Amino acid sequence: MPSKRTPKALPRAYHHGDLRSALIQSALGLLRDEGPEALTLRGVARAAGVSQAAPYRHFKDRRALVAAVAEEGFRMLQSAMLHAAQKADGRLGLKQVAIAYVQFGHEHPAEYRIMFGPEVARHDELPDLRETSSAVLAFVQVGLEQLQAAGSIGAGDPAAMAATIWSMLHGLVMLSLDGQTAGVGLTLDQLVDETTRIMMFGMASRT
Amino acid sequence: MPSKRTPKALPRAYHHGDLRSALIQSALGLLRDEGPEALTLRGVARAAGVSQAAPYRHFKDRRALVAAVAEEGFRMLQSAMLHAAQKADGRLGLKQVAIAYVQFGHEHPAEYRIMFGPEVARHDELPDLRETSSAVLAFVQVGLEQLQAAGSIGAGDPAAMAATIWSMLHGLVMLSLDGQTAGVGLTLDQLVDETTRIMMFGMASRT
DNA sequence: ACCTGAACACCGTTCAAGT
DNA sequence: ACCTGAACACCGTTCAAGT
Repeated sequence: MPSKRTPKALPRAYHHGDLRSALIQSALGLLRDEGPEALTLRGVARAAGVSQAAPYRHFKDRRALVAAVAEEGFRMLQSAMLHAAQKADGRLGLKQVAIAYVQFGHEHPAEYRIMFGPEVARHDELPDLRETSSAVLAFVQVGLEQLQAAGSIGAGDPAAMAATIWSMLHGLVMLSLDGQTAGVGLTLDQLVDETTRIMMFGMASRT
Repeated sequence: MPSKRTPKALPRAYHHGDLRSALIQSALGLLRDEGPEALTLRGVARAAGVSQAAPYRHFKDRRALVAAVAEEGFRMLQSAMLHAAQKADGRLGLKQVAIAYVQFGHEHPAEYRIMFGPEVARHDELPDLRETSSAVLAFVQVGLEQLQAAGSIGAGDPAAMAATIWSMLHGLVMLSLDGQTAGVGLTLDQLVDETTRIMMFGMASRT
């Protein structure tokens, strides 16, 4: 008995064992087009053209899919930061990276929220995500050590300084996405500028 | 022009007393005991001992309940900051408030996540929440203006500085809750200390 | 005026069965 | 080996009906 049901957009990866990647791509598309609340296991399966149970061949549960999506986000973020750093040099590096970081959050708001959302917060059981996300901190820290070597900023624990900077950038992205900085009479770029300047002055003064 | 503060709804005696307040209290209890994912409309109704449909007499939808819970959180946060500021004076104020802020996030992690979660992020339609949450920024700004008047920090737009500090504190709470600062060899208190110092130095240097 | 019970559409997850 | 269809328990929301 032949079934005449023809799926509209069956991803070609379907038959080649690439369903895992196809699901992540579908998830990224849903996030971009419909926001964080659209990131459901059934919705992603639907978008990928497979049954609701199919994702369980590739992800232990919904959290595992969300973690994979978050990982992909951290890779994109790191790439954006790296790109910004390569275009700058010396003292300007930190500012350029800061701008790129905040820009990434505003260009991919739903993705960014997933990356730092409660669903993947406890990543004790998600070693891949832990590694990918901690690369952000390491990246900032290396940059700070170069600034220290160049004498642009004072001595001090670079890990602590890196955590400070990351906290600053993360908070700025989240609060501005939430509209909490709307009352301040500055554009986002101006805020990033002001913020980076305060941080640079503060770290320069450390002995 | 008299700004009219419209009271939400006069508490009236229901069968359960004030069911609206009871639901919010139940929600806070669920958050504390079981985390953010336990904040469901049906679960809250169950915890309050009413039917699943009863909350709709008091909240338009789930989002309205979440917003009310977030509002309560911002009131608690502001109270903690105010209390810390009153115990300190002068330059020490900022540090004490910063410690109190971060402490609040770590004592009420699930509540804090709800306050800044995506469900209430777009608060264009939640004027009460908008007002309550923006009070945090105003509080910090007033403190900064006092520091400026005392000459402890340099000139500069206090609103921008306040946004910078709030971003810093918010990012620190979120990243430390997510375990992202675990790699840094410092305790949370030490991180707050380092962070506050950098900010104070940075703002002192502004001319 | 306030609340209940049933209903609907949706979701995460499991499992026997199909290819 | 990989996927499907059905099933279960849960959720948000609506609505007629009860007190």
